[in-house]
Amino acid sequence: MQTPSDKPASITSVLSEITLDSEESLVPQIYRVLWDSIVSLKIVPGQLVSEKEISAALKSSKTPVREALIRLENVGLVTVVPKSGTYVTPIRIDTFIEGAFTRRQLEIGAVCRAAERRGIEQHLTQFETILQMQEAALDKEDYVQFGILDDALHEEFFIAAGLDGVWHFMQKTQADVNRIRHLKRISGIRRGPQVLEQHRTIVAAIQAGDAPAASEALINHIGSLESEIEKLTGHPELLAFIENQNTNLIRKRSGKRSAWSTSSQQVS
Amino acid sequence: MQTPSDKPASITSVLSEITLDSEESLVPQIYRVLWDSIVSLKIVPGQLVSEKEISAALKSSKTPVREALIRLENVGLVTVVPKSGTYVTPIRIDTFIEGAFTRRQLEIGAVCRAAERRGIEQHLTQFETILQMQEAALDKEDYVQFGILDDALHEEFFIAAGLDGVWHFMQKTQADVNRIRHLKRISGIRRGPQVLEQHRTIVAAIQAGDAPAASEALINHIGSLESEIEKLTGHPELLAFIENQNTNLIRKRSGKRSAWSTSSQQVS
DNA sequence: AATCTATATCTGATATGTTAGTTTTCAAAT
DNA sequence: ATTTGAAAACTAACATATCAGATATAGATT
Repeated sequence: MQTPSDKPASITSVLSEITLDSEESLVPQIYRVLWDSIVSLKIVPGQLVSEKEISAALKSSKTPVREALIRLENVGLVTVVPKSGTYVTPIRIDTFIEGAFTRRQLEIGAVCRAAERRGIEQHLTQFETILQMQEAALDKEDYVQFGILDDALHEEFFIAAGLDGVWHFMQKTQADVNRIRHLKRISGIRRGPQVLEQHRTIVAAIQAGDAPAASEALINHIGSLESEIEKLTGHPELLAFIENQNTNLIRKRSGKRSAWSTSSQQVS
Repeated sequence: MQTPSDKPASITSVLSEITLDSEESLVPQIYRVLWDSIVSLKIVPGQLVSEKEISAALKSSKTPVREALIRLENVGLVTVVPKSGTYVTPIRIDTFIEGAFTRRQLEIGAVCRAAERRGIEQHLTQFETILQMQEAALDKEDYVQFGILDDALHEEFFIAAGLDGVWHFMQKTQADVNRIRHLKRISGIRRGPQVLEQHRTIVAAIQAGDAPAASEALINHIGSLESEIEKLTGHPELLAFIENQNTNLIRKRSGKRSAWSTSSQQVS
């Protein structure tokens, strides 16, 4: 197995090839670069991501870097410890479970709603298009493209349900789901043909307007939370990797909690 | 009916009484102040919230204000238009629906999971405590306290299910749900006794370990999305208020989309 | 050698200054 | 009176400087 971080690369080296486009706003660019680096585990859990180092590597000032880090904190990819440092959030099974739960619940609702909705012919043809492209990607063994199309299809479920925004918000809960998915992929854990078949079943149920069938097909596709955990424990090298990352590099955390509760005092 | 914004108050006047604690970090304090002001509609949809004005009113610098605004943008309460201004996001029925959908789907899953879980005696007593406090609040006609306890109970459902993080993330999708809830409250739309009774039904189902009953009771409590819309249209003054806010104060939006897609290019 | 302590050096947090895109304004031209 | 257009007056975006807390480290003390 290829372990992705035999050598935890420095931020500077990871970002050395990157140049920012001064035409576009800097914050989104920096956000994307760091998002990719973290999700693809080029920057590993626990690793320090310092404003100064990043801004130096990207030849920008600290301000846009800082704002990008705030956004990454919002999606759970980094953890800011005041006056100490900003660290890549460790992969936690708890968070993974919560992400998988969120996705399952929301997507069940979405496919049901899509199935019950009328006038979605346009989306049905879109489903078909994506499925065909996915089949082609599978033939070419292009697993990256296959993954992109997977996301596209699932997003289309939400669009067909008229709930586009839910999908986008859901992505913010998928930090650990995405990182573990990446771990699986580089570990050679793939099941493309089954996925494609399951996609077809879901689409067929939506097309038939059969919400219960769509729901069942989706649950079968996503899998139960328990099976997700089994899938992990069935590949101990993944768990070992996660454990290893999470034990080593974490510094002390100050006792105070950041207290980022959304509601605070109730409105009057 | 008391309309909350016969006179759209200036940011400066809304914040005039507020003083920040220099001991605590400024960003969370500013975030909370603005969150409250927006959700309670002291600052109305479409209104400009300028960094400079806020920082002047709160006697801080622009930087922490800006960072608080970034976080408010993340939860959909403000919209940043590059180089133009930051505006309170209009209340949109679409967003309200998506928030209600999200809450329904996630909370169904939570109560089911709580019902199927063993060893939740501690949470059951916590349920009871909250229910009794809620009854007391109802007796005293303290509807604000009643609302706080409502939130506390629902959060406890997620805690009992072992999914605390899901609840916190869900809150970020509830911007318009919260604002419309506030509209209802100040409009005198309350149904405390029914709510309390429905809460009791849900708790009983969880206690009995009856997941389907818990799910059904919750759906009955939260209501279908359709009924939510009916509830609004049944009170045309609310819709009128929303419409009024959303039509007047919006400035032109530049054609370019901010492109805040989370995923960007797929990881390699 | 082990432990404590002062200090140097990290870090993020905040303040302030500068730049550049947008919108309004107001006067000139029709 | 209406349209047009240039400049003025906004805004957020970005850069830089300073501050203060957290951590590590070297040196003194035991």
